[in-house]
Amino acid sequence: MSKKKSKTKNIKVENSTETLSLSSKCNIEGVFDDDTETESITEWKADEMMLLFNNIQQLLPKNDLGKYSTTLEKGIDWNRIRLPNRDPDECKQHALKIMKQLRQHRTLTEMLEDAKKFAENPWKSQQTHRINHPDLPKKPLSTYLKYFLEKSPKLQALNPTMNMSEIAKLVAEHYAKITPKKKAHYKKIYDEEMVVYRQKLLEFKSNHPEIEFGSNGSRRFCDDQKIGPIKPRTPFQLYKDYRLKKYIEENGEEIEENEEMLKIVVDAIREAWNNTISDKKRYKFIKKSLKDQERYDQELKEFQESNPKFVAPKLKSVLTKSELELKLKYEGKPSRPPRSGYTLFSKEMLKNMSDIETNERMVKIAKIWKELPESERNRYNDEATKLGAQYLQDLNDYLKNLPEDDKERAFLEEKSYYNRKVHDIKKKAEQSFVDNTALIAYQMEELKRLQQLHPEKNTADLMNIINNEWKKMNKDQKSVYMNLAQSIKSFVPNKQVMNKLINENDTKLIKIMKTKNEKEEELFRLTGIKKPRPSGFNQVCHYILVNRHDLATRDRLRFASERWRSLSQAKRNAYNLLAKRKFQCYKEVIAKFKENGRLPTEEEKALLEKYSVSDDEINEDNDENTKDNDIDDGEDDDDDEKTEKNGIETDSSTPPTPLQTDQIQNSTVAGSKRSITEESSQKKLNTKKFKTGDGLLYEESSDETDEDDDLLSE
DNA sequence: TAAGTAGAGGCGAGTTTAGG
DNA sequence: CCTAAACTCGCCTCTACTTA
Repeated sequence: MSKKKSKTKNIKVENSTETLSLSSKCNIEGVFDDDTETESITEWKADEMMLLFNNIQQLLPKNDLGKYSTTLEKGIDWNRIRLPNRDPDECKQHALKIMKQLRQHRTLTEMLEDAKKFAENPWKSQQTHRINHPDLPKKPLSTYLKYFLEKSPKLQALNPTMNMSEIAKLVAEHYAKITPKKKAHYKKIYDEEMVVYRQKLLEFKSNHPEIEFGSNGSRRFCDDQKIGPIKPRTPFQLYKDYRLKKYIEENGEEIEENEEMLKIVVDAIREAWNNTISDKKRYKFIKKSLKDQERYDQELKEFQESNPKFVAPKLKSVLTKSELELKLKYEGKPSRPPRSGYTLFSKEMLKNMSDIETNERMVKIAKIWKELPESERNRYNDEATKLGAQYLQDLNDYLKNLPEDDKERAFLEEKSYYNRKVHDIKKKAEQSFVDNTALIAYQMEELKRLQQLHPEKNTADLMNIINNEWKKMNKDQKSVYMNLAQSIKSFVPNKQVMNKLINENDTKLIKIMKTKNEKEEELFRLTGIKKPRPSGFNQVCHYILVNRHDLATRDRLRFASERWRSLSQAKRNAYNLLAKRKFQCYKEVIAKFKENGRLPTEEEKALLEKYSVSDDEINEDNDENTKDNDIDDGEDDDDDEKTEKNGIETDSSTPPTPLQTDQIQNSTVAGSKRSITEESSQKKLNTKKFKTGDGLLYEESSDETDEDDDLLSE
C-alpha cells in the first residue's frame, strides 16, 4: 500500500568522490515512474528553469504568507512571465511540478531558494535537493533490513500490542541470534544484488554525466524505555486481531510463513475497517476497546502501586474522534443542529458540490443564499430553529438517561454550545421585549390622542389604526419609543428570559443553575445573608418597590428610574462601587460555602455589612448633596455587565409563563386604559395591569411586594 | 546517513463553530 | 455578518534497529 511512498522524493544519489562539473546546459532525460509527470520536467533545461524562477521572484506578492502552491496558482501574474518558446501556463505547470517535489509546507518565497538551487544542478543529492533522478538505481537493502522485512510482520502478528520501535528492538534481538549460516544466506543475496546495483549505477552515471553526487543530512535520535502494563488496544487493532485469528483458523499456519500474504491480508482488513464494516460492528469493537482501556487503567494503577517512581506514558485516547462520535451516537446523544438557517442551507448545498473547487463552494453558496427569495430563507431559518429546539429536547432526554457518573461529563461537553443557545434565546427575548415595550408606549400615547379626536370610535378600531401607523413608521420615527423601551429594559433583570428557558428546556444546565441557587437559599436560611443586589440602581429599585405601595408596580419602577437619574454621577458611581464590592464579597462567600459548606467568618460578615447602603441613605430626597460623598473613588460603573451576568445565574423560585406578543398588546390596552375597556371586572384588570408596559416582567402577581423584591434582588 | 515499517504527533491549510 | 478560535484533513517526520 505504502510501497509507492516517496518514490521520487527520497531516492538519493550515492556518495561519491566523483564530482561532476556543473553544467548549465544539462539536459535531463530521466523518466519518472509516474509518466504523467515526466515530459515537461525532462524538457526543461537548467538555465531555462533558472530564468523561470528568477522571473517568478520578480513577481512575488508583497505578503507571501500562503502555501506556495496557492501563491503559484493565484498570486502570480503568469502573463508577465516571458520565456522564449514557453507559454505562461507551461511555466506555471512546470514551476508547480518542480516545487511539489521539493517541500510541501512552505511559502513561495522560501521555496524559490530551493528551486533555484535545484536549477543550478538538478538531481544533485543534497538536503535542499530532495528530488532524485527517477533512473537512479536503488541500493540493495542491507542484510539486516532484509531480515527486518521478513521478520517484522510475523513479530507484529505475534505481538500485536507492540509499536514499531518495540518491534524493531525485537527484530534486532532475533537478528543477533540468527545462525551464521542464515546470515551468510542474506549476505549472498545482498552481494548478488550489489553486483547488479553497481552495474546499474555505472550505467546511470554514464547516461547522466551532468549529475553531481553530494552528501546527505543528519538525523536525530532519542530513546525512551517502555515498561508497565500493555497499552489499551484501539478498536481497529482489536478488529484486526479478530480477523487475523479467524483467517489463520481457516487457512492453517500458512499466513505465518508467507509475509507477503500477511501484508495483503492485513491491508484487506484495514480496508474493510475503513470502508465497508457496518457502524454496528464498529461500535462492538469500540466497546471492546473501551473495556480494554478499563483493563489498562486498572493494571496501571496496580503497577504504579508497586512501582511508585513509574511515570505513566501519555497515551492518546483509544478512540479516534469519529469513533467517539459514533459511540455517543449509538448511545443516543443527539447531533448538534445547524446554528442558523444559513448553516442548514450550506450544509445541504455542500452535499452536491463535490465537483466544484473547495474554496469556491462557500462563495457560491453565499451567493445563492443571497439570491434566494426571502420566503425560502425564512423556511430554512424556521427549520433551523425547529431543529435547535428539538436538539435541546433530545439532549435533555439523553442526559436524563445517562448514568449519574457520565451526566456531568456529557453535560460539560455540550456546555459551550448550550451557553451559546442560552445567549441566543436571551438576546432574542430581549429584543422582542424592547420591540413590544416600544409599541406599547406608542399605543398608549396615540390612543389618548385619538380618543380625544374621535370620541365616537371604539377602542378596537383605534387600536387597529395605531398598529397600522406603527407598521408604517420608520426607524427614526420609532426611535423615541425604542429608546424608552431600551431604558426600561436596562433596569429590568433578565429573569423572565431565563425563566422562559427553564420552562421550555428543563435540562442539566438549568439544573446546575438551580443547585447553585439552592446553595444560596441554604446560606440565607443559615445566616440570613442574601445575595446582594448587583448594582446601585438595583438597590434604588429595591428600595422604591418595597416602600412605595402607593404606586403601581410599573410606576414604581419608573419612579425608581427617575430617582436614579436624578442622583449625581458621583453618587451613582459610589453606589455602584459599593454594590460591586459587596457582590464580589458575596461571591467569595458562596463559593466557599459551595465548596465545603464553610459559613462566612465574622470578618466577611462585617465586610458585607460595610458595603451595604442603608435605605435611609437612598431615601434622602435632596439628591444634590454629593459633597459629603466619601465613598466615591471615581471607578467606572459596569453594573450593566454585572446585572447581565447575574441574570444568567438567577434562581427560579417563581416560574413565569412566557408571554405571547398579542397577549401583551391586548393586556396593555386593557391595563393602561382601564377607563375605556369594555366592562371587565375590576379584579381582572388589576391582575392584568401588572402584565403591561414595563410591568411585562411582573405578570400574574398576587403578592406584588414579595415578588418585586425577589425579582430585583436576584 | 539511509534503507524498511506503522502509528503518533506536528504542522499548514482549509473549514466550522462560538460569540459579539 | 464577521472574526477568532477550534477543529479537521492530509501530508510529513520521527521512532526503534543494523549495515554499508
